[in-house]
Amino acid sequence: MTNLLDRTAETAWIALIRGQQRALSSIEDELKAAGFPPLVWYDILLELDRSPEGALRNRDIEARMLLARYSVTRLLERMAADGLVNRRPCDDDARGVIARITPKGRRLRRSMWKTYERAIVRHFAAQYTKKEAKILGDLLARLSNGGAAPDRDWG
Amino acid sequence: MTNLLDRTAETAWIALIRGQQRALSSIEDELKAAGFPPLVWYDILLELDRSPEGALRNRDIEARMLLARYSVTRLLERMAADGLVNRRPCDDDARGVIARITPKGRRLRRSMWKTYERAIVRHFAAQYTKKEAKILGDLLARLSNGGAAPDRDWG
DNA sequence: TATCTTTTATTGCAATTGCAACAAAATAAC
DNA sequence: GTTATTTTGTTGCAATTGCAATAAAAGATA
Repeated sequence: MTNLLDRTAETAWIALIRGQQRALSSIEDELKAAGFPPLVWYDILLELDRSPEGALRNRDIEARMLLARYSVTRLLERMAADGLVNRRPCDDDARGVIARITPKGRRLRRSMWKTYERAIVRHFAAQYTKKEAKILGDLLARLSNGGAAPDRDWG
Repeated sequence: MTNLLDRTAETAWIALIRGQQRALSSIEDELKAAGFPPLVWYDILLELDRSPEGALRNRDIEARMLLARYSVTRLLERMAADGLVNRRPCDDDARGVIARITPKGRRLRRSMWKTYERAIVRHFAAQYTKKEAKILGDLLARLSNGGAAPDRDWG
């Protein structure tokens, strides 16, 4: 059997799972302790904040954040109830729903970032030099690009 | 304000979150598609399988896997209902509960590993050379050791 | 010893998530 | 143009998770 997992890679995989879980849950704890909503709300607000008009279709949020469809529906539902986003039907596609960030939503995002940033430093960035962070980021970026298949030489 | 997050580290953080999420959810999907229970069951079975007598106290599972206490209670409850573990009171501490893996549990773990291993290769290991995997693993291991505080020189 | 605190585990209830079914509109196929 | 397929979004219901309260035993303190 080819393509077996070698020990080095297995160790790296475990380090990835454990390390990420530890860092992320510490960070989420800090946000919660500061009275903020969960990180996924921040991520959605960020995507919206960065987009032209501060608006995106549900399906785009779904695609960018790898969320289940119903999660997007319900997350935006709750965020709308909190006045962080508005939702309106899409002009050129009657199936579509467009979520737009509100001023309150933008304020919350900025406010969360202060805590989030400190927490990232504390639980992640402080472990690395700039050079190391560059290496780490480059290696990890491969997991998001292409996904399942490794880069292949189709020559 | 000192200790601000620089761009390199921020990029690395995002790569960590995205990359891990992508790889892990692909892997979980493969396990589910093969009809297996979620990965956390595997992790518990592995911890038990490796332990002497194939048994651990709830609190040890909790500590090793960074799970909430009630999660451990309920996970083991369901796993026991499936005949994968037994539970019995702890001899020298009447508060304690000891979970022990059953033969069926050991078989399931081995069986899951076949799928899990292939999936790790596909969605993670295939992206890296052995050298790269070593570097990546070493860098990520820092997140699990020590946790919040960076290694400091108290001289 | 009696009392206070910490550790360990469980449980009721509310919130969230996941599954599967559904519906409406857009797109493709014929 | 009509029919089939795909895309997009929602929803009821079941399963899971999280919070907060509870309880019992162990350990610490006086």
